[in-house]
Amino acid sequence: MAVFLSSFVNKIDKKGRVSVPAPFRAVLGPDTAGIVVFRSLQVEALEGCSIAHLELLSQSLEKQDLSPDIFDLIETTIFGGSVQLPFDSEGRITLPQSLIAGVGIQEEVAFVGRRKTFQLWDPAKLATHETAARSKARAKDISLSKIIASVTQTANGGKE
Amino acid sequence: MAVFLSSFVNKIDKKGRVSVPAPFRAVLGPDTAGIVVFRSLQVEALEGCSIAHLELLSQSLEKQDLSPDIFDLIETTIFGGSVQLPFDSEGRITLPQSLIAGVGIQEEVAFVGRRKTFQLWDPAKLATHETAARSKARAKDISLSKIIASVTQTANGGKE
DNA sequence: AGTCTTCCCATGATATCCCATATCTTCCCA
DNA sequence: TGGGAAGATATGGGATATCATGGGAAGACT
Repeated sequence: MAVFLSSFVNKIDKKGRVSVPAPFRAVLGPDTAGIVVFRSLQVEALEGCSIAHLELLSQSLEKQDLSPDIFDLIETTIFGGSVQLPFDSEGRITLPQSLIAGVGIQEEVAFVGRRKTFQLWDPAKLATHETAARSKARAKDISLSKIIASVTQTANGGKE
Repeated sequence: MAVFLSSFVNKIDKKGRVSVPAPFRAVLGPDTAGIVVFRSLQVEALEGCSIAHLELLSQSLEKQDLSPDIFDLIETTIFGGSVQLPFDSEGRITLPQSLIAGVGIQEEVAFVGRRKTFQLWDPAKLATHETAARSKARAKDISLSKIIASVTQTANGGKE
């Protein structure tokens, strides 16, 4: 499957519409009606994914051995807090004021690919978050090549 | 299957009518006559679902190996306490005073999607419940990406 | 007869659809 | 190789449809 890659910054017009980056729409598939967006639990941003992916999550949640209160938590936060946003004929969505206000998004949105999902940030907040993440990675001496090496060595089996 | 997503707040008019959000009606299907509403066992809110789903619940209850008193409790609370509410031609329902008084609903109702069912809250009570859930999620370090990762690992058919 | 409920129509706000335009990339042909 | 053309993409604006909401009228039950 294609994954969400790279970052794009698009403007929000007066009507509150913003174009979903064409590469992301391509990942979703040509006959996708829209996306699902909800508030991230960890960071001050929104999470986005396909409806199909959320339904997959929905089905698999039942199989997971989650405690009732966690289950309730997820259902309230994710499913209750999520919004289904259909594309218009130009591939735009309209972000509800309630959602973007909570994460500081105003006239611009940064779409950040995260493989199976993507995030929607206020560009300024994203910048500070990125520099923080970068210095943190340096501090922890995270090396990509080392990770890849260890993966290909041990758990190879997986494709991708 | 389509699931109940997102949240909507609608007003109750003088006659006690409130519109069921159009997206929810769409999930129920175009030829659905109404919904079933009953008091939640866990939270101070009402549960709503399709009549078909209640029948499904009824069937799965019989298969479960529940103790007689629990079974009796559920039958009394859910089936005895539930109300079947038909739509008017505009997709509105009339909530019985007895039901909404018990959960603090007054002039506004928040419809909260929960996949197969949805909940009806007093907006103020919902806000309290949501912030509590969110901070709880952070405290327990629930990561959606982790959940999604485990989901795609176990349940993923292969495509997507 | 009176009150309550159900059906039907009206209305304002919002969202959706459709068309237009500018900028950028890609492709083609010289 | 370079210039031009064609397509794609992001963005903007006007027109239309949908939805939530309100109120009146007809019917039912007491």
